[in-house]
Amino acid sequence: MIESTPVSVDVLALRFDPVGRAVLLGTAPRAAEPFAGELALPGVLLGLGERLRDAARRAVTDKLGLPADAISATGQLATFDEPSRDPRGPTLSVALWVTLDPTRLTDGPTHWAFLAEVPPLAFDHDRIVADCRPLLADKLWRDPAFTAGLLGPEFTTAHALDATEALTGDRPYPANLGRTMERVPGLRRTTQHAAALPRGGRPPSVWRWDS
Amino acid sequence: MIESTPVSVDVLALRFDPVGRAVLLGTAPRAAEPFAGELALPGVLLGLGERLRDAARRAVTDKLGLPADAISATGQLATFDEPSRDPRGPTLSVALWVTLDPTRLTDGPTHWAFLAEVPPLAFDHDRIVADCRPLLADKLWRDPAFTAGLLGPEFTTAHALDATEALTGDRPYPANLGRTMERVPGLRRTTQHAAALPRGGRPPSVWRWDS
DNA sequence: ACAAAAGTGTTGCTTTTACACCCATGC
DNA sequence: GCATGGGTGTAAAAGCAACACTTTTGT
Repeated sequence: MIESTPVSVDVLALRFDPVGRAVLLGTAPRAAEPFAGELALPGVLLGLGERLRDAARRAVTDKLGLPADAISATGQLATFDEPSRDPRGPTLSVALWVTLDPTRLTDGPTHWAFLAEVPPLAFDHDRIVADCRPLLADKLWRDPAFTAGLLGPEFTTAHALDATEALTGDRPYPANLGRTMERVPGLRRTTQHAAALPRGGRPPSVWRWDS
Repeated sequence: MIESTPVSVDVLALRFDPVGRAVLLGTAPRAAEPFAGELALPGVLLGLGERLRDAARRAVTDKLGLPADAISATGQLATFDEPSRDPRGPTLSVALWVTLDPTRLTDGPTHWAFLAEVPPLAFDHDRIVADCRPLLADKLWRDPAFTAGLLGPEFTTAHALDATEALTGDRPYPANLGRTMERVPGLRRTTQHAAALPRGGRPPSVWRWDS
């Protein structure tokens, strides 16, 4: 019987912060060696017969200390196979994204980093984040599960602008983003308007998913 | 110590046949139970510390019986994690694509199927093929490694038309495909022309990759 | 000459990007 | 009022799809 490479699941846990108007990535200091104390993506070893999604949920609850029901959606990103990525020995890492519902978060060891300014992380996690960033940007407005998971069931144009800027790096014109959103299946502009920002400005439309 | 899920690598081995004007998928009858005798994608268990690419190479040589130097390129597709996908027990399957150089192929147990008419396969391999087909179609003319691997260092407009039709399902206008190809970085139309087909027609241009 | 297939040029449509201008709010 | 910021309309630009017509071959 040939020994097989252990598989870990590393999670890019994303959360949209409507107050800070930013997309945040959840990391936590490692509890054990190697890299004890250093920030890392939440990750766990995949159990026998465990589904990737379930392992991702476990990583979020065990490593970030967040409740499982804060997870709004999950999906695959890519697989990393460099044998030297873990000093303990070769492991495969399947990177998954997880979106979190900001209303259900609890306090925990989580360090929330702006997606644009992720601090140095343990293992090859810097590389994982760097490689996966464009994949994430690509999912916004294209992958409905990702988009709805990140922004929630209801959000304003202002939120959409902020999230897009955080993921892609530049801020679209509100008019154009509105037209993009109208072409997203299942998403509709409601007749409601949210409260305007403290600094004033026209109150943005509220968008909602069907059903 | 928690037992971890074994990882297998399943390969979509693609070959462009300039004579048959088709893209072919390599499958082979399984040598052992389960599904002995039934056609399946070439797959191997990932060894400890083995890279995915190397495992894919092993699958192609061991299961399809092709020489390793027939492999022109490789890349990742997706990971399949349904615990019941293998009756022997839960395994993870990482699907990779491999392109083959038709000039270096040898005879072997390989059954070459038209990509559009893949016969029923063992395990969940039908599903893997179905899920990965759009991903492959997306790579043509976008992923230079895939495109160059499939079509080789030098090919004609006629080949490009055939490969595009095989992957996407419909045949582009030669004029429009030519303009698409001129925008592919590293690809250039040469001044050469290949021989015309037996039925006549204008001889197509030869295209070549830089350097 | 005729048929077949690639290439050229052109046209119309869709998508993207950009911006001027209008509207609704906080101050 | 003024500043702020979203929304409407429009227009230029880029990309894409379709097709008429030409070119170059085989028969």
